[in-house]
Formats: sequence, structure tokens, C-alpha cells
Amino acid sequence: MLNQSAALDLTFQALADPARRAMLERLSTGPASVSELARPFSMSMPAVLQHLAVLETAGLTRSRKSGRVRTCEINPQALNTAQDWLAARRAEWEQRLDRLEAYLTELQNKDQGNG
Amino acid sequence: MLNQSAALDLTFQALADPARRAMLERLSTGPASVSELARPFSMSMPAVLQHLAVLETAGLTRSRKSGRVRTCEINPQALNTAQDWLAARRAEWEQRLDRLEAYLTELQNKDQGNG
DNA sequence: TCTATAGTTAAGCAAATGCTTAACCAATCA
DNA sequence: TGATTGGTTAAGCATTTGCTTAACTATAGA
Repeated sequence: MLNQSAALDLTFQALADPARRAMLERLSTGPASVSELARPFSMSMPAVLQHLAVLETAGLTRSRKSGRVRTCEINPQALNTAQDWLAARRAEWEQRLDRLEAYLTELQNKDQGNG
Repeated sequence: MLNQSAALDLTFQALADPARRAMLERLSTGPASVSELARPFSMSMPAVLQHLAVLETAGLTRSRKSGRVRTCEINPQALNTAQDWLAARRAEWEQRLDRLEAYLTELQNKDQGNG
């Protein structure tokens, strides 16, 4: 079991590459084989394999080999970790703005009381 | 103007480091100076500066210098790009599951009609 | 059985990353 | 004015990343 921070490291790192995101985009429409995932890229097979390994290590995809073809699929649950973190940051920020607004309103009210 | 993919590269790459995420977490509670952001880390000042540069280049933060202190703040809008991409992937996946379910239901209905 | 297909491993390399130390500038403050 | 504080730049270095080619294994089909 990986701690939360290490999991986010792997997830965001995996998402930081356009080829890997393209693979995820393809996989979000349904499972695909390795060579099918490789097709859109002008990249050697080993390079594709390495990208897939990064995705799988991050838990963003799973795969199983049957015969000589390996079928990959997305693991949408893994997107949660990333989404939750982003949502939490936004929430904190909104909260802070709310407090700021409340404070400014309070100041204004005091001011009107004194004027 | 950066294209969408390059923006996502920078954003996810910036989020992939625990120190940078910690800085963003701090900033999501309100603005802070460089040295304030540096305090929690056992890391040289230049290292901190570099992390901040990565965040700012990705558009995740902004900063202004007044006197000799530079004040940084989060730019929550930049989180949108990342969140939107994740949401789109999830949506595509859900859609696919829906279609799959519809198809299976259809199969089952046909089967009952023939049985 | 021969051969093409699908994937895998190993080794190597250039560029990017994350850090360091050393040297420095500029705004405060005693 | 001289020292301290806050930040910045430059140079260097170890590690990681993203890719390559070459060599190899295993399954499927003619």
C-alpha cells in the first residue's frame, strides 16, 4: 500500500506526458491491445511499453495477457485520487475567499456605523 | 498562448512533485512570501525558487515583488484545465459503460424472446 | 513446420529534473 | 553606515525520463 502523497506523485507524473494522456483517452473509450495503443504514435514498441508501464504502476490502467496479445483497460478509480486533491485545493481557496468577503462586509458595516 | 496539451503537460508535471503540492496547499489557504513557503522544507532557497518557478510557469501561481519580499498566491483557474481533463476521461468511461449495459440488456431481451 | 505477428528485455544515450554551493544584489533596521 | 534579511543568479552534479536499437520469446496461422 502506497501512501497518499506517493500515489499522487505517480498519478500526476503519469498524466504529465501527452503520449500517456493520449493512451488514456483511447482507453477511456474501451479496452485495447498494446499494438493498437501503439498505432497512432511514431514511436518504437519498447517506448510504448514503457509508457504503459508508467500508467500501470500509477494504477491508472490494468492489463491481462491472453495468448500473445495483452489487453489494457483504464482504471477510472485511480482518477479519483487526482480529482479529489484538485477539488480539495479549490474548496480551501473558495473557503478563504468566503472568509475574506465576510471580513470585508464586517468592516464595511462597522464603517457605516461609525460614519 | 500555449496549446491545450502543452498546458496540461506543465500543469500535471508541476503537480507531480510533493514539495510543489505542499506549497500549493499552503497557498490555497492564502498568499505567502517566498521564505514563508520555504520554511517547512529542509531545502536550500534556490531549490524553493525553482519549485516556485515551475508552479508559476504552469500558471498555477502568480507573484509580485514589493520592497524586498515577493508574495505568491494561487491561481485557482489553472486547476480547471487539469480537473476538466480528468472529468472528461471519466465521462467517456461512464458513457462507454452505459452503452455496454444497454447492449447487454438488449441481448438479454432478444434471448428471452427466443427462449 | 515455417513464418509472420505480438510482445518483451537489455543496454545505452541525450535531455530534463531536483538538488547543491558560492557569490551576489537590494531593502530594512540598529 | 554597516549588518541583516529576503531574494536571486550561475554553475555543477547525480538521478530520472524518454527514447533508441538489437536481440529474443511465444503464439497463431499457412
